[in-house]
Order: sequence, then structure tokens, then C-alpha cells
Amino acid sequence: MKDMPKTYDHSDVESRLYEKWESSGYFHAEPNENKPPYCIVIPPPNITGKLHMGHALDETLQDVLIRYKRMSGFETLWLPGTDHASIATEVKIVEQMAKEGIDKRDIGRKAFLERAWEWKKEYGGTIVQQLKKLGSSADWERERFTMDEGCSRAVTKVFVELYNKGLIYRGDRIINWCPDCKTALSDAEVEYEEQDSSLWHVRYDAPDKSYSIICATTRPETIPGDSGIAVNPEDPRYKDIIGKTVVVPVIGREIPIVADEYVEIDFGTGAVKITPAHDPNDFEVGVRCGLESIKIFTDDGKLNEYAGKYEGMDRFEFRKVFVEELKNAGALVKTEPYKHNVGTCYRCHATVEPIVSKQWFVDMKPLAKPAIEAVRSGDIKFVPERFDKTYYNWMEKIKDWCISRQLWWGHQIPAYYCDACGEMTVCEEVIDTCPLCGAPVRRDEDVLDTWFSSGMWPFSTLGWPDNTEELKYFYPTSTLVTGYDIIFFWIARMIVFGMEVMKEKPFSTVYVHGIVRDELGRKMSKSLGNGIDPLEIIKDYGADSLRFSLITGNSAGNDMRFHIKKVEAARNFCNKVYNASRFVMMNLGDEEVGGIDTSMLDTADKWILSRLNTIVKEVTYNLDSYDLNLAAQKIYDFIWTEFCDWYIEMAKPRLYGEDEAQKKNVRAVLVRVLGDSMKLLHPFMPFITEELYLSLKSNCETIMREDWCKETSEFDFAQDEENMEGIMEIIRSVRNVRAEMNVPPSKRVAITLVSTEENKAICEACTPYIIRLAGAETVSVQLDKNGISDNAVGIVCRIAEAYIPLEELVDLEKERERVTKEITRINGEIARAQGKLNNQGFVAKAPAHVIEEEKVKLENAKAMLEKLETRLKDLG
RNA sequence: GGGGUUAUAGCUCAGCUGGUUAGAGCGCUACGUUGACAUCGUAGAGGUCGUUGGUUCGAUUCCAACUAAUCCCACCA
Repeated sequence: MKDMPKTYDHSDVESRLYEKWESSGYFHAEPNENKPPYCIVIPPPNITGKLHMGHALDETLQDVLIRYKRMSGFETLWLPGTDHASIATEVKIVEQMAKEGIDKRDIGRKAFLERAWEWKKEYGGTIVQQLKKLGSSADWERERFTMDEGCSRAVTKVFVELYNKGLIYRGDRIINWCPDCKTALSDAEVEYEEQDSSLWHVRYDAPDKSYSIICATTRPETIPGDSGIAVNPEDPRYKDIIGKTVVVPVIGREIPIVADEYVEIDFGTGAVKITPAHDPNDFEVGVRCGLESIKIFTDDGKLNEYAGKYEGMDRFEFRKVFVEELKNAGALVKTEPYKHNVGTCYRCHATVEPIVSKQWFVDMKPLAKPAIEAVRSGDIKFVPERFDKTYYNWMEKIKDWCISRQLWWGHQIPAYYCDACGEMTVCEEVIDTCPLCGAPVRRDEDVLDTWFSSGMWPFSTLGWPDNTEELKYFYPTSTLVTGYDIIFFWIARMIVFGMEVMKEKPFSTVYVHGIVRDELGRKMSKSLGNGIDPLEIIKDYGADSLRFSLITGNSAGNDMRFHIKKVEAARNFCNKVYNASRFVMMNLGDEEVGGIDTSMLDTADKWILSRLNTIVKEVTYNLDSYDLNLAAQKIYDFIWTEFCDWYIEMAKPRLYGEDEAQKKNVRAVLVRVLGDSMKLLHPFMPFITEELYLSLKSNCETIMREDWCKETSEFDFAQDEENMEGIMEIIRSVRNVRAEMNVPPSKRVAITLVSTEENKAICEACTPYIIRLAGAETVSVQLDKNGISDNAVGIVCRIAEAYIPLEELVDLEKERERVTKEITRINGEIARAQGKLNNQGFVAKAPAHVIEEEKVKLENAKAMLEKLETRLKDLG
């Protein structure tokens, strides 16, 4: 046996295994007729080049499931991606190019994409390396990119199909425009922030000043784009002037007063200025009332040529200037403070500008129906279930989806315009000439929303539209693991495309987790600087510790706080596991460890094996029902408390004893329990368990290929388990009394057990354990109280009474007090059970086993009470 | 305005389909290094399970209302 240091060194083990796994091919999966498929879809990490806690959580949860499934005999695959054709991606790429002195506009689209692609691969690669350090067992060799040829083909094909069905259209609509990213955004990509602002009341006069109308606005800078004033048709105040005109203050243009139901009579002044080009509601009104759409902003958020002398001014600067102008013109009636929700870009947080623009849209309503049905019918399940409500909520009132983006990085829209004949062609193959007139065509410059392509992930990455073996075998996939913040962006869209394109759900289960927050419960963010680097934690505490701390102590779907203390606790657990193994290995001897000889097992052995059996059953059940925290907690408790604190201690007398046959069998039990524990723990702590398992089983190549533990009738020792619990109760009680009486740990005591005929053998067999664990000098078992001093402390337990002669230490008065206290407690217990059993309703309606349990409790309590009372009498 | 979540020990949180003496980790108190482990061991203190009703033989668990936090969606100029 090699020399093992006293403390577990995670860095050595993890770096070694990380190398080993990387070159092993263990993770490789392919269609296998002998194994059921299990396929996880994982979120493509945002390209920040750095692992963050969100990834660490995602990856850990996925990896736990994958490792468990693999050991359970599944062929497992995950569909990883390291790429996202997103705005952030393009921003990053542009930043990178700027460092190299390259401007994207100088090199053109094609060269940009080529360079970007190379850069992406490299960057994606570093993320992969980092995830591997976390212990991710993703089959990274098979990694795919959304931008690769295969996926592009899928995206194009879906686009064309939807277009031909009339579900994708191009048109002028108000969209959310990010002046910083210079692209359109979908509704889901806009985040609202409450900001302090003002409400400006502005007077619009009639051309001859014979009447006027006051409108309130939060956005005075849009006034130059006004093309009407709307009032409610039923509003008596304005009935007479509908159809007349007013003059836009400062600007001097005449605009009509129109009537529209949209305006609420009771709100504000009952009159609304209409700026169709820069407000979604106004746009609708504009369409209904035939108002002109006047665009006054440029793509980067400045005033355009329409604004005359203000051309080129920034929109926020212009607001200040224009309010002054209004004031000077006497048109500003009043200004009041106002809280206003301002839409911001979810990537760069610049204030988005609603702008009328020609964009591509998906008509979502018909697509949403089957997607809703898939969840409603139970075909797709959310874990935890409540998230289906969030999903319905969004899907049922879904609006058209703007999918065109004015970026370069992404899948270009397969639409071609012919300037000669004016025809637009949408087709899968890339064309140069117009199919109608043969003139050259130009391709639409825009690319598709990243989530449009990501929505096809479950099948595009499996090779669709080709009917590949993988697609046939792995689709629909099994589980999607992701955070709730991404339900709308991604989950919903994957379901939509799965149902539309494949006519089948993309996955069966969506495991939704929360967000990792900092210790104070705040979101981790760059601007707050409160982000914690998972790699730092891994370096200091180990990947196993990080993983374990991310899984325990919180339930699915809820946010969690990141406490370093929790990681520390997990690290301590690693050390505990390591030292338990170290102990076992130190005591294995030179001989080969054989199988367990069940005929030689004693009560303690049977107890631990029976407990192991239960734990196997429960951990498996919890993992199957996605209660990963419960599973982790159970294996933790089993290893630490039952195995380390109790069983190892109980194994010592025999390990240090002379009986070679017994020694051999105890070793076999130790190896079995420890080995199985390592397997159960492996999904949560892959590194340490691999390391320890392999040093325990010399002929094993990797724990990942071992079979998952199964419950076995061989270890069905319910009675022995109960007996052992009885012995443990005695040990605990003795320890308790010793502590209460301030008996120093070094002081050995002589314990006499008084038990029944029935329990005598058990007590006798377990005396070595009582001696060792209760600090006894000797333990003797008898059926009566002969020879026991009245001054001894007596403890009443289920299977025996324990007497400790502590003459010099025992204060009789105190002992009486102690026993009296016990009697009070037991009386309470009796009263409770008695009360229940006397309740007619309970006896009549409660299930039989509950009543039975209650009866047993009562009987036990009564027996205890009797002994305690005798004891009290003996004390005088 | 619509919807959701949370409220359990000093702190951070578990508690699966109602029946437990309500748990864990950290912290705290008192002891303790006997040859796996002080990243440890033993014992202990600490909870009317947010409030009020209801369903039930029985509610921390189910239902309703309320209170307090928090999130998502929508948004009236």
C-alpha cells in the first residue's frame, strides 16, 4: 500500500484524473441497441471566455444525471455547445478584432466571419477546458457549434418551410431597437428598469389659438415625430375639435386631432400625442387613424435629418435641449416627477428605442398551440412542476417574434432581393440570380436571432435534416437542465420548433434550477463585482467540493446563496471520505479481499449492510425523481454518520483482534460498503470517488463503467438492524449520562446490562462495541438486578437497562431528578399515544399501519415507564 | 394590473404523495488527540414550523384570507 498523507489533496487527484479522463474516451456515446438512450441538452455557455457560477451549476446538475444514468446502464449523450450566435458574441469578437487593429467594416462580412469563426473555436475551447476541470463528463470531442454547416442547413430549412407556410413574414413594425448594438431585439430581449424621470405637460395650440389641448409625455424628445393627437371619441371635452388640427410646439407643423378608443378618458388629460414611428401603441393608433409615421432617430440613437438643426444630436441631450425650447415657447405647462419603466437591452443595458422598421417576424400563435399542448398533456414535464404555469402564462399571450438582427455574426436570412424585377425569393440554396428574371440578386443583410437557431438545438445538433442514426436514437432527448431565467428565450422556442419540425417533443423533462447569488442574496454581476470565480474555488477547495456545495442544501427551482462555508463543509466531507478509505486500506492486510461470508456476519455487519441496502434504494429513487439534493444529503449522512462514526468504530475490535476468519470477513464488509458508497457518491463527487474506488479495487479501470448499486435481498436484515439500533441507543445513553455526570472520557466504567431472555444474546454479542464506544472497562449481561449497587446510575433503554456504578460520582438526589425527568418525558409520550388511540375517529379512520405503529410506541413507552418507576423506587 | 415564489433553530437552508420526539451545515456551550480523520470526536443548548380561519380522526405539510419579502410578465400617454 502506498503512503497516504493524512489530509486529502484534491489538486493532485483532480489534475491527474482530469488528464486521464480527457484521453480516455470514456465519455463517448453512440447509438447502442443494448442500452437505452439518455440524452441531455445543455445550455451553450455565453462566450465570456470565463466559467461563472451559473455554468458551474448547470454543468454540475447535468453531470450528476449523466454519470448516474451511465452507471445505470444507459447510453448517454449530451448535446453540448460552446457557441451562441448572439449579440454578445459579436460584441466580443469585435472587441477582440479591435485589439488586433481590425475594424469589422473594413474587412467585409465574409472575412469577418472567417476570422470570427477561428477566434470562436479557440474561445469555446477554453470554456471547455474549464468545464472539464469541474469534472464535466460531456463528450466534448463531439461538440458542435450552432454556426457550423450542419446547423446552418437546419436553420435555413426551417426558415424556408415556415416562410412557405406563411408563418414567417417581413413587414414594417415597431420593434425594440438597441442603439448601442445597432440591432433589433425581440420582446423577450428587453428588460425593464424603473427609472426616475419626469412627466412633461405640453400644450398644443390651434393654428389660430382658438383652442388648445394639453398632452402629458414622458418622452418629449419624440415630439418632432408627432403626427397627431388622439382623444377618446366619447370624451365630451374634445368632441368638438375632433378632426381639427393643432400645431406641434416649437416645430410648427400642423397635425390632426383624431379619435381612438385606445385613449382613456379618465387618465391624465385624456389626450395623447401620437408618434407612430417611436411607440408601439402609437403605431397601432397611427395605422387605425391613417397618421403619418415620422421617424426622427438614426440607428445609433441620434436625431436624423428630419430634425433640421438638431440633426446629429444625441437623443438624451436633445431631450434637455428640447424641453428648454418648449419652455421658451411657453408650451411647457408643467413638469412633475415621475417613475417610469424604461426598456433596456438585456445584453448591454442601453435604453432601447422603439422604432418602426422593416423586419422579419414569426407568427407565433399557430406554433404555440401544439407547444402548449405538449406540456399540458404531460408529454413534457417541468421539474419543479410549477414552472409550467410560467410557461403557459407566456405562451398563451405570445406575440409575433421579431427574428431579424442587424449583425454579422449569425445565420444570414435566406432571402434574396432582385432589384430588376422587385421579386423576393426565399429558398434553401444560395442563389446569385433571380429565378424569375435572371438578374443578379442581393441577399438580405440581416441575420437571425440567436434563439431562433438555438431553438433547433435538440435536432439540429443530431444531424437533422438528415435522418441520421443519432437522430433516430437520441431524439426526443431525455432531459434539459437549465435556469428559469431562460424559459422564454430558449425552452419555449425549443418546444415550439420540436413540435413544428419534428412533430415530436424535443425532450421529456425540463429540470429547472435557480440562480446562484452571493452571500447577501444579490445576483452575481460584473458591475457589482461580487461574482465568484468557480476556478478559484476549484483551485482552493476542489471541484468535488464545489459541486457538492452547489447541490446540497437547496431544492430545485429555488435560488441559492453561495456561501464559502458550505464549500468548506463539502471539503471537510471529502477529507472524511478520504480518511475513511485510508483507514480501510490500512487494515486490508496483504491478502486479497474476498466476498462476504453471510454466515459469519454479526449484528453490526448486518446493520450496516441493511442500512446500505436502504440507502441504495433511497438514493436511486431520489435521483430518478430529480431530487438531487435529497440524494446527496442521504449519501453524505450515511457515509459520515453511519459508516464512519459507527461502523468503522465497530469494526475495529475485530480488525485488531486475533480471529483471522472474522478479520477477513470484516474487511470484506468494509470494502463492500465503502465501494458501494463511492459509487453512490460518484455522480456528485466524481474525482475523489474515482480515486478511492480504484485504489480499493485493483482490477477496475474506472468507476464510471461500474454498475450502479442495486438493492439486494441478501442484505435484508431488518431484525438485526433494529437490534443494533437498540445497542446504539444504549451506547448513546451511557455517553449522555457520562457527560451529564462529568465523568472524564478517560475513566473506564463497568457496565451491567439487565435484559430479557430474548435480548440477552444480542447484548452479549455486542459487548465489544459497548466497551469501545461507551468507554466501558467491562460489560456484563444478566437477567436480574442481583449484585447491582443502589448507588449505580441506571439507564432505561429499549432492549436493556444499563447500570453504571459511579458511587463516588453519583449524587443520589441528582440521579432521582434525572430519572424523574425521564419519567415526565415518557409520560408525555404515553399521553400523546394514548390520546390518539382513545380517539374514536383515529381508530376508525386512520390506516392500519399507522394505528399499529402507534400501539407499538405506546407499549414501548409503557414498558420504559415501568422500569423507570422501579428505578426511582430503588433509589429510595 | 396579471402570475409566481419565499416565510421552519442565531445564520444559510432541507423536510417526497398530511401521521417524525420537526432535521442538516455553520455558529454557540462543555468536554476530549485510544494507532483513519482537529478539514476530527462526544455530549448539549436552541424551533408555538409568518398570522388567522377552514378541510381532516390528525396539518409544518392541503385550502382560503391576511402580513412581510422577492421575482417574472404587462404597462396609461
